[in-house]
Amino acid sequence: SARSSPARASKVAAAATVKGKGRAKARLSLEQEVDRVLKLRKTKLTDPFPTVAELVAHLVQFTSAQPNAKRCLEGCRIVFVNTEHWSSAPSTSAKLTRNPMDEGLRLCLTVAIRHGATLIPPEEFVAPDPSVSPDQLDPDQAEAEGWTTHIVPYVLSQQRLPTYDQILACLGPDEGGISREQLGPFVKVVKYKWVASCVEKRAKVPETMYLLGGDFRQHAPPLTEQQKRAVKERAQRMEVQAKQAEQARVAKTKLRARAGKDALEAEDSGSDHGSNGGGEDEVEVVSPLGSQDWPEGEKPPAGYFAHQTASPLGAAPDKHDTTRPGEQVGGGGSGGGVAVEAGEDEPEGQAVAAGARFKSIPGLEQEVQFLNTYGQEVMDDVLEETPRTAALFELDGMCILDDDYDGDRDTGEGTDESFDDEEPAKKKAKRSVWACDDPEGSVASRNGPNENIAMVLEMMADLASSTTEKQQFRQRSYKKIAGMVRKMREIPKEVRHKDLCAVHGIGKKTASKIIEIARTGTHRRLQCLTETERIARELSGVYGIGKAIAEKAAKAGAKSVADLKRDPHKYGLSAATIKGLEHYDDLCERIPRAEVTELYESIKGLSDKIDPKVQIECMGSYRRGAKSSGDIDLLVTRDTTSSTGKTHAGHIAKLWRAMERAGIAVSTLSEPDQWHGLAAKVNGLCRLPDRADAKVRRIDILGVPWEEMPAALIYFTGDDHFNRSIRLKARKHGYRLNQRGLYENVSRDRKGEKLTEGTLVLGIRTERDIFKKLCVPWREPTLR
DNA sequence: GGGCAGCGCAC
DNA sequence: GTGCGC
DNA sequence: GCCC
Repeated sequence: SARSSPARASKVAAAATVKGKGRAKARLSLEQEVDRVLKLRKTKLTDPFPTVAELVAHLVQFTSAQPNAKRCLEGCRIVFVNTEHWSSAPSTSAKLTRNPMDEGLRLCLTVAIRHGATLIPPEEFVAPDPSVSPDQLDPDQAEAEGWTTHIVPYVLSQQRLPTYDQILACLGPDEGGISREQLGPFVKVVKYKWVASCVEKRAKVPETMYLLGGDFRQHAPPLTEQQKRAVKERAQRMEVQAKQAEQARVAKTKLRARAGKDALEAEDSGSDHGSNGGGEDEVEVVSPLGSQDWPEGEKPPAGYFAHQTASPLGAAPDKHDTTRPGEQVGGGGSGGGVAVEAGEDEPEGQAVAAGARFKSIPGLEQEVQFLNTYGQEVMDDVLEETPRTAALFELDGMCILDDDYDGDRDTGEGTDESFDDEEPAKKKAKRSVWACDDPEGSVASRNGPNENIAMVLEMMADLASSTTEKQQFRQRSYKKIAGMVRKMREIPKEVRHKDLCAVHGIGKKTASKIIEIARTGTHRRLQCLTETERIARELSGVYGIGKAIAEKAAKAGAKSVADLKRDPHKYGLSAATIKGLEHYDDLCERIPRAEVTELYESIKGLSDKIDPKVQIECMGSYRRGAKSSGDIDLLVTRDTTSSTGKTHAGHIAKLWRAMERAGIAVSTLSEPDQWHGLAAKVNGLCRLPDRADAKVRRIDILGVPWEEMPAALIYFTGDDHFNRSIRLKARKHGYRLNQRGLYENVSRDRKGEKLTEGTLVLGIRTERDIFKKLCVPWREPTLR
């Protein structure tokens, strides 16, 4: 029925107009096909963008039983055009100067054609001829004639355009994709609108910022001595600016902590000019803080909301705002900032919306111009010797701020790591931005430019003081954004609200808060913690005490962990919690990797004595290579494919007893229903034996049936964010992933509640198999 | 306005 | 069923 | 909290 539907999705309709309506007849547009498939699956496809490769996999998977499955890519707009064609005089001179078209690109274009993608030759694009099939386009011939490939990515409505790197990655014949170098000047990624407006005007219109060229250096003249000098001067200038900005920031933070806003305003006017030559830039209004920022039934300190209008951010433009502190305390404070934001929104209009994100960073336009003139190499040199300041940007991402974690991790396109692999030369310079090889918090590795912002955000996340579901997700959201911020390039203090909001995952409210943190080094919310919050935070640090119990204990009069220790039974704490309380000090400490190794090996020794064929692995952050861990996760399994078929049943019971005898296991926090089961799990405390100073550590030992190992390895390696993300992807594609396995054909109702368990995907033997099945590029544990 | 992972153990 | 941890 |  979808096939006979007369109307194409609106976006494709435009393409059809361009190409000639005649061809639209029996075609299924990509959008339609996706819609139809998804309707069948009763699920939503909400990935940031389905890459060509991913879509093919996805659609083939879901449509294999349908007729016409091979044509599912019809309507995908891969436009093969020669931009020279649009210039007034036909140009033939450029032919020989172009790079040869990459084998890989040719291959994947061919593949795309085979799957029904539309490759549009220039003649047709300008003057559509319904009788010409797009299949007639010959990539080889196109290359010979010097055409440029413009890829108009297929993007579901309302979703963000993929980054250049993502597109390159998805075009690739395999996971790796084609490197930018290989593509040379041939490929440009454009928004459809750009192509459309070119056609409309019958000429090449100015390219938006979104259009990322390939290698434009070829056509740029070599640098003159004078230009070189300019480059150098520029670098120096940037350095000075960076220093000034840093000084100002430090001074401001100090002042803020010490004195009041009066002193700050004076300081502001004196220091801000250094960061932006124009000085015209509007100062962002820090968003008001609403009642949602406060725990239920509590009131912020007097003057808290008043603070927001007399923001420490200098000449806030909302002086006219008639915010009344009294009114806002109860009401959620919706005045000021947001409204102003909305007012100045995107005056440039839709066509350049993508570019607008860049323009709003001061100095960025000049950067682009600079880049176009001198090329990436010089630009890199400049960046190399210049500390990161405002308005630094890189070609690889569409945003000055990086992409969201989920998208990155799920699709693997344009990930930090894969990019590194392609361009090892840049590795050093970029490493500091996202080096988190110790995600658990060693100081050395958490030295990115935005570390402070991330930390403040995390503190605010911890403030989520209620146990309601809403708050849980609120907290998670903060944490997620903190993680993203940590990976971003430096966020300049003059960053615009808009630009932050443009990042997937950051919304209005957090954007405002980030701005405040970026500019003041902290956030007002943290300057005035309530007593309850302080207590809740301290109490929930105890093992077994979460939000709810902390609240309860606080209500019962507990003011500190020491209070709990004094009379644990008074607060109705569980047995495990009391044990956690006993060892509170030890359990707060992180475990150095060497100690994890030592414990792991001694336990392995015990295990080997019981059954040497039982495998025992150390999971969690240890497997990810962390220098320290919060706890120890040991996974126990046994290869049942051996001749005897013997399992590890009962092994954990024996092992745990042996550990107790050896003085390693100190205490059991929770024990399995069935000690004998294959999935038995012990939750306990342990320590290195025979050592007076050995600290007590958290340890989990869990059994995994051999056939569940692939999923278990993923699950227990984490990190949690990675897990969430890969599970979400599985779910959105009709799978279900948990620690036991990957299931397919899961049917869910409208609310996502699963109706059937689904069936275990067969043929999964390793972690890699699961990654592969879900189209997630492989990552070593240390990179997860 | 719905969704945000899904499970096992203690209570 | 809720709270907590993984 | 954010996204759709």
